[in-house]
Amino acid sequence: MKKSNIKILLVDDEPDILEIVGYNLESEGYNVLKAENGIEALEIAKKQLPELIILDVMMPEMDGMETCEQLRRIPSLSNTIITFLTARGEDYSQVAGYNAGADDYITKPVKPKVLVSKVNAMLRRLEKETVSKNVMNVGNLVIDRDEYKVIKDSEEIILPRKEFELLSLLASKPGKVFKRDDILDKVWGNEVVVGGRTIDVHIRKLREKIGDDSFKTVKGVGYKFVD
Amino acid sequence: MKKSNIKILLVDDEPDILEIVGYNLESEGYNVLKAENGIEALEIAKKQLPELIILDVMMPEMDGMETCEQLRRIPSLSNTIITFLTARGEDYSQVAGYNAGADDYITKPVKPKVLVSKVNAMLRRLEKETVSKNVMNVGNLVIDRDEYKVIKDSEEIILPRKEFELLSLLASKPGKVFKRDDILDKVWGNEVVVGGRTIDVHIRKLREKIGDDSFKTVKGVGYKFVD
DNA sequence: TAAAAATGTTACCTTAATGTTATTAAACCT
DNA sequence: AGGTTTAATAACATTAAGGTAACATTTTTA
Repeated sequence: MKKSNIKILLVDDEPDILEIVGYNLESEGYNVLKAENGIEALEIAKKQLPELIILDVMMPEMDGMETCEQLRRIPSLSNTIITFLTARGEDYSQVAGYNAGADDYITKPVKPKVLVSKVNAMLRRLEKETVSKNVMNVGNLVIDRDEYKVIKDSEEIILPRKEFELLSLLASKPGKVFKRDDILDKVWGNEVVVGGRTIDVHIRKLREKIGDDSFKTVKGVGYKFVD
Repeated sequence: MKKSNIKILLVDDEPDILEIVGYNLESEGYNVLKAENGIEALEIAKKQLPELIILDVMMPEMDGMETCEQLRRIPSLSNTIITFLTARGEDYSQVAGYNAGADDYITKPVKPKVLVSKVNAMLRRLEKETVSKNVMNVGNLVIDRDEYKVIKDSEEIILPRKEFELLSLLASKPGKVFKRDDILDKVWGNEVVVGGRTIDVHIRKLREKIGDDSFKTVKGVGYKFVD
């Protein structure tokens, strides 16, 4: 998974902290969400399903411990990692934090570099799970062969089968020109005979849905996909 | 998993530390293994496949960093959690630790209670993966394979076997499109031949009972479950 | 440059794939 | 055994993917 697809929710009542920590994580490439209190955090977490939540302990309205417990009760967040980040280093507070269901407890002050390393380490395990997926990443497109869908600029596009397979083929080697015969072989199968305009029509539909510039015609030969 | 089945490998060149930390973890119920240097640690780790390894940084023969990197190269240990436990709290050392592939970095001194809490928290995630294999939690559904029942919005739904297995399969990877052939293989078994409308009828029943939106048809391919 | 070849475009139609319902056969209890 | 639930199928309805025809446009080449 690309880091920009990983959402980290930062919860702290001090805007300065949100700013500084947020900046460091964003620099590392993460997608950072922010909340200023527990209530807000719960709302955002429920909707956005972040991969990691970094919680302050002392906050108005609802403190970090309470927030953590509530978060842990949301089933769809069961895979989310929760860590405290706080100046309260007392033993009992740490133990309480872990008991509230947190995965980690980081005490301030902490150098940005160290924090980022730690966050990277926590999310590393997550990566492993998603590596084995059948996903291609070309240009601004994500082609997901498992889910039969295409994501363009974070918009999901559902393509009919032939269109998907055609795109999938062309995008498998961006820049390479696929001959019309090759395309027929691989997408339609070489027994089936289809009319002369069939490929063109499908290319046209892809151009409509994905973008005109992504598909280039090489006259007399075939088509290619370009970033 | 019972705690006594969870193996923790402690690596430190000071017998005192092994003794003290080991005692605390054993009191908590864990199965504690000990090694006095990196070489020994690698040997034990390879044979015993511990769930968690706690490493000192400064050791004779082979230091903690080197040991960590070597451990990370052993595929059968890819799910093992590795953490440093050391007096060296310097930033660069922590960053180096994470870069060596560690999951955590604990600085001494640390109170036994806190350490035990932390270890518990680290192993909690593991627990989930192995213990709850028979209970899936997707979206607003809980699918209990042991009891053959489904809970939707805290309402219990009893499904017939085929329907349950079909749901179970689709929900095992939300979003993934299962091809009709795959479904036949896994739910009906590939020797049995059933009519062409059988899957559809079962999908229909699931749609009635679980909700129309949860099952999406991908024409020409198969079905998928969505949250 | 004109004719031919290749590709683009649009609207429409066909058909394969799936949805739906009722009915029958098989399995499952007490 | 008798009633109930489940599984499969047949028969028909519905839908949208896929294909085609007809014509427009662009590129090639002779």
